[in-house]
Amino acid sequence: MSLKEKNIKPTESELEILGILWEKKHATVRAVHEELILNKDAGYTTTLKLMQIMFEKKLVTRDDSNKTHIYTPAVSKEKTQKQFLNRMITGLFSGNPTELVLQALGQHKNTEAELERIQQMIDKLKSKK
Amino acid sequence: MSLKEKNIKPTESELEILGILWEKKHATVRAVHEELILNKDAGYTTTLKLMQIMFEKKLVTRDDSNKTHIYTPAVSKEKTQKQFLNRMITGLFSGNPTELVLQALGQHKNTEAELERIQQMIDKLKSKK
DNA sequence: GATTGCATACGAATTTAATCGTATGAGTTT
DNA sequence: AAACTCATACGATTAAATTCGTATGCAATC
Repeated sequence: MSLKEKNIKPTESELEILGILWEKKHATVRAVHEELILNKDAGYTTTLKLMQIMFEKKLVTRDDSNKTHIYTPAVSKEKTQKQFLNRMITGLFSGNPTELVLQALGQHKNTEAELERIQQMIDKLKSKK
Repeated sequence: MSLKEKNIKPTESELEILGILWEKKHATVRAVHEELILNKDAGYTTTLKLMQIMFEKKLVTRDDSNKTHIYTPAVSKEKTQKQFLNRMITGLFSGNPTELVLQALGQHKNTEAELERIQQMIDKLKSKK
């Protein structure tokens, strides 16, 4: 792995679109747009333009062999989550991931099952010591 | 509390400045600037302008009774952390805080002591059920 | 084959963030 | 009191993100 990956940072709007693409695996501009306008106002060409820019930035790929292009995410949800988490830990939690975890745990109601999953993760981490 | 607080979202640059102010409690533009340029390039008037804008946005207050103004954060670190956490959970983790916690736990090395703190938090949450 | 509908491409306008130069003034030093 | 130093104010520029109008083309329908 000789070349450093450029650190692509999706904007807020791009994230919304990526979210839809992650969920659907792939989709047309029209499909993404229909989904988008459930939550906000936007013109169709705005969505189109955004997705074209995302293509240029290589945030998505597309199949343009047909008139109606099909877009597919080119960055994984997990990788993007990590990227933003790290940014947040660095910028807002003094570089300390534990602080972020405690804050997140403290302010949300988790179900018993969720707590159990977290517990298991802790156990796993502890056993590695 | 009849008026809804406007949801102020500090930009990346503003966050850097807030970080310094949170640490120092209050500071002059000069002091903030000196700290800032340890990590990045910036002209003094750029920092000044940013802090003036932050004042207009009410992200900070200032004492301008002397020639050299003293700036103080007007938003708390905790509240800001929460705000960004929630934004991230909503936008990137399908609204599920547990996913965020698991991701954060999974990708960082925590010390034993840190794991213990998290464990205690879990226990506390569990006991509430 | 003309009309209509839907898709992409493209350029331009708008908005917001960030950067910085220059003007100005107050207090110190010489 | 002239020169220096350091501070704020402010306007202009640049850059990036967002928005959208209009042009163009293809393909199905009339």
